[in-house]
Amino acid sequence: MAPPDDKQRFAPLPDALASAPAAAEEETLARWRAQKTFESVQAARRAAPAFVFWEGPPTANGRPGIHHIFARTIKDAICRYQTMNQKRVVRKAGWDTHGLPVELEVEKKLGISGKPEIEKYGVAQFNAQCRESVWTYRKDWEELSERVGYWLDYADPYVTYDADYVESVWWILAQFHRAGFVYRGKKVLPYCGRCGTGLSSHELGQPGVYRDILDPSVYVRFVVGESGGEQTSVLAWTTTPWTLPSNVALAVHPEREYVLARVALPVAKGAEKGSAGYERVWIVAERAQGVLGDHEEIERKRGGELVGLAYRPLFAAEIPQVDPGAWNPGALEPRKVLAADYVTVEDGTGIVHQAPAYGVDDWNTAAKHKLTVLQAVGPEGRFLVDVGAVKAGTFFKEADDALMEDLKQRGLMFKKARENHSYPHCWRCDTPLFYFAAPAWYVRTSAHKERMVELNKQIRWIPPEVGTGRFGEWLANNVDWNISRDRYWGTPLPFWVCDRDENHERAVESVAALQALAGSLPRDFDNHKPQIDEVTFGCDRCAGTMKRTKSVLDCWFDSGAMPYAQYHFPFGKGKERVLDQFPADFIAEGLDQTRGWFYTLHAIGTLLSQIPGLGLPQGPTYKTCVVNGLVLDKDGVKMSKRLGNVVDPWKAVGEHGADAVRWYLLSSGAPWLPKKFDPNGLLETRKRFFGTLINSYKFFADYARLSDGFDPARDAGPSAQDRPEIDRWLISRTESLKARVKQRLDAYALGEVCLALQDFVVDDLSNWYIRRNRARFWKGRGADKTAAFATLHGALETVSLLMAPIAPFVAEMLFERLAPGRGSVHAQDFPRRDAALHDPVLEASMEIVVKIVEMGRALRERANVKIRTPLRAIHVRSSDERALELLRRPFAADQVLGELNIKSFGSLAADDGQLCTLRAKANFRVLGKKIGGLMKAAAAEIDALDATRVAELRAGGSVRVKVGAETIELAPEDVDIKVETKATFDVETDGRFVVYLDTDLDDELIAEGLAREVVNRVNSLRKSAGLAVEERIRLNLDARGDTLLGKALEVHLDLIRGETLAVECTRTAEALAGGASEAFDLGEGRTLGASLIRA
RNA sequence: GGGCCUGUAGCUCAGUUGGUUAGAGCGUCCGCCUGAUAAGCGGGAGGUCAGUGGUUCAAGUCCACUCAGGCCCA
Repeated sequence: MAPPDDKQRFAPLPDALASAPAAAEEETLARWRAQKTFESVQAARRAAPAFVFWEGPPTANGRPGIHHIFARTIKDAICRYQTMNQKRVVRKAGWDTHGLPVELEVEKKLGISGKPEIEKYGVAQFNAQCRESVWTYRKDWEELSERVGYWLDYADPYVTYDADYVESVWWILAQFHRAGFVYRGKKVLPYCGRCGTGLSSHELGQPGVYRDILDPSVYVRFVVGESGGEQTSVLAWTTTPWTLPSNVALAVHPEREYVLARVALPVAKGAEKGSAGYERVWIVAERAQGVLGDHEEIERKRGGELVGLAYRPLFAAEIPQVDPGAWNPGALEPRKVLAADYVTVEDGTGIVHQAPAYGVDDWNTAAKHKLTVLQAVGPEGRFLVDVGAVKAGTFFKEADDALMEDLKQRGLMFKKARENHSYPHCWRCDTPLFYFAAPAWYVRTSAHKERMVELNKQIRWIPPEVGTGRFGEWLANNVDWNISRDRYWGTPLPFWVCDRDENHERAVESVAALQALAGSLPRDFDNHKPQIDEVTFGCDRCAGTMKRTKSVLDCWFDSGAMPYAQYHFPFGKGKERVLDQFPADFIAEGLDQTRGWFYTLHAIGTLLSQIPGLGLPQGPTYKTCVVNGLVLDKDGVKMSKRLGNVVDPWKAVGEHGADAVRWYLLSSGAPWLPKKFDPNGLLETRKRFFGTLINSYKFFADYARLSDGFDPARDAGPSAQDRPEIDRWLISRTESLKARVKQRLDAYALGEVCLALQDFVVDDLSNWYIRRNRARFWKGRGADKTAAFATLHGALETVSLLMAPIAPFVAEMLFERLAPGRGSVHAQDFPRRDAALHDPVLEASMEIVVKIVEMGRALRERANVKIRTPLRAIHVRSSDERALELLRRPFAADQVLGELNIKSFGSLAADDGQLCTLRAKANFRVLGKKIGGLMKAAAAEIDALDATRVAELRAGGSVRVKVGAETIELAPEDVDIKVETKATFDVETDGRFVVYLDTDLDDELIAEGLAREVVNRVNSLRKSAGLAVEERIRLNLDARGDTLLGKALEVHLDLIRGETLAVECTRTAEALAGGASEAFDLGEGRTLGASLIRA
């Protein structure tokens, strides 16, 4: 690896850059590392105004995937841009190190599972393992991030388990506590038996939580009694049979109609229906037919009238009762029907089985009626007692079948089936969740809903609908945040509770405060479990002892606290640093963070801003939030290990290079749309943009390096204004590009930046400028040649600067070669448009030129005359005098004639009525606004206008037209004037110009064409003989007796010699001895004998 | 069941405040070029703009509904 030598001008790009870019990128990386480029770029902006960016800490629970590269590319591109835009962008890395994911990894590693085994293993050692474990993933992230060019300060990251970080989080929680934002409650919440903890609502919001599974769907008889030998029961429906033992009531809708139906009991196959007798069941009227089929309606009652109806419990087992905490339960027996408004009739029976411990609605109903709470299933998701065939210890999901079988044996199962429905699973360990009443600490976010909604309106969401839709709706339906987790590896909640009276609570806001309370802290005090749990102190309100609540903090709170905790706010210098880096100008993460990090940042920020005297600015926590969509596989299917369609980011980067991956991700569609990751698309990006750019540089550098090439130190070249028009055109285009790119970057529209650069490089720079000017680079002279080199050099350098935020590697490789000695491209100031160099007239002229050329090429194609054969004349007619004027400029004419290989303009004039005629068409956009409903009729009238009147309009006059009963006056801007051809020979038109060619060939033209054929053949012979482009030759040519070819060789000898670098050209029948020689078929029976030898 | 997004050529995607004949790249077919050459250029074929209904002089674009897909939530 060697940095390009400053002394060698325009060193070649690394060999395999186009075909295998990874090695070259790694060289650049190594150089950045060795030269501490990132550090020096950052240092250079030390005194600049801040652009505040926050890194969302990756959850250290798995390896980074291709979708992480997506978010990282967005973040990196914006930060690099703002740095070049002369801003100070602090890029502090962060690591989310707490939480269940880490614990689960460690459990796996240790081969243990579940809380009892962790306790047995020892919490201290377990947490030590957790602390260790996060670094294995961190390395993966660091290496991949570095490899894709994501510049972050990995040397000074924030780490959520750091003592200082934890202390800041304590401080925030203590403020919340003091402000009355924190309370303890017992609530039914989604609970993971495997992890032994409840999940917060935004954990439920994680992708993959709700999944379709096949669950039982059972209709159960709750027996009320017998009359006349027929049993009467109430039919209830559930998909969770495991909750049935915990049933304490049945709920009906008070207003709905219920029927008592008489139905035949099931009979053995072949037996007559009803032969086994009948039963009576209560069911909501709407569902009777669907559930029961044929039945006889005996009675009809409103739900309210059923209230109080007693029924027998399904199981005889003694189920443990639990204290709901919030109410004193009444007696359990008898179980009765009660009324609840939430009962629906869309499915089921309109009668809902109530198990308050396992359902939010059930819990609320139970609270209202002060019901007993039964809990057959404990916090680990296992049965606490034997229930029929189900033994204590059975996992709840596995009890369903046995319970159903038991009910069936006892005749209580009316009907059973299975149905697919979506069911929540633990977001980390995949265990099916169940709803469970558990004690928890809450933050009263719902009390600040209005403020959160208000502040959200000030955030620039990209795309906006995330802010108004997904995020906005979420805020509007905000529920209190359960911040406690009954786990081990997390920020310990800094809440101490008195052992005599649990109403005595104390929040501790710092280690120092804790020390003051406790008298002293152990040496090497660690503010994690289990040590923290040993710290107790006397209650200041009674004689009790204050002990810490066992819970740790929801790790999402950790990450949401990063704006403050990353600088140890408000301790030490934390306050100052936070005020410098708050609020964020810009954050960006995946759509999956909507209810994750985006929410926790917003919630914590909003709540803190509600507490007076903290000195934090009002307003939203972040100003711009760019959201990227999922990355899917090439068929639009979500990537998953199970399907084996996961794109390995290392593989993609290794194969295509980080720049191509970055470019592809940003340029294929809007960032927020789901992205189909297609390797073919990557290949296309490489070929089209990077390939063309690399080729363009190669062309430039190859010729510039020649001894008589281009040396900026030696050849300053004419100033931009004094260069030929074609150069000024490219310069003008470059200036336009600068403006466009900057404007799009300021709007965070990275995809449009890519498109603008791609169009410029491929169309303007390569396919037009370089192709049209090739000859100036190898045989130009003096100022003209220098101008060409300087122009191309300038354009390439500008491109390297403009692309730097998105493709940092190739930009660096180009820039260090184009501008040696100026340091990294990323340390440069972003280019700004120089309005003086922008020449819209020139750009308009070239647009016309390109149009005419396109038409000319089409005509040549149809006339079947090769470009090598010159033609006498091209004719252009137009009614657009201004356009003709532009086309008459020598520069434009040169471009057209040169590109098409035509001798001259035969005519370049207003149409004379012979060739074409004028037609007017309504300008719908303009005229429609004026006349509205008359539009259709007017358009027909305008179509019918004769050429004379159209000519009046073209001359700027106005014309009156009768449309139905009305007369309207047409102004020139109300119509588009087009030419329509009426020629009898081949012409081409785009409605503005009419073009035709003089395709007559005479010997003179044919000979010139032949001379070009000769040049072409000789040069291919040169090449196959292995000659370098600048090597001179001696040449012998033989027309093999063809008169016209002989004449061509004679007349165009100088041309041939010049184009083939022949110092001498003989014309004999003998090939040069020892040279390369070949006979070429030139068509039409002509053969060229050619031989050449190094001069 | 609710919210948000998406549906345009074989594929990937553009498509301005509604405005005439809907574009690009790739792929495919045909041709050209050859001192950028393991590149380049041109041309052709390919579309009932998911569907239906509506608003309007005018709808790919606005509205409603339907269908399909995705994400999020119940």
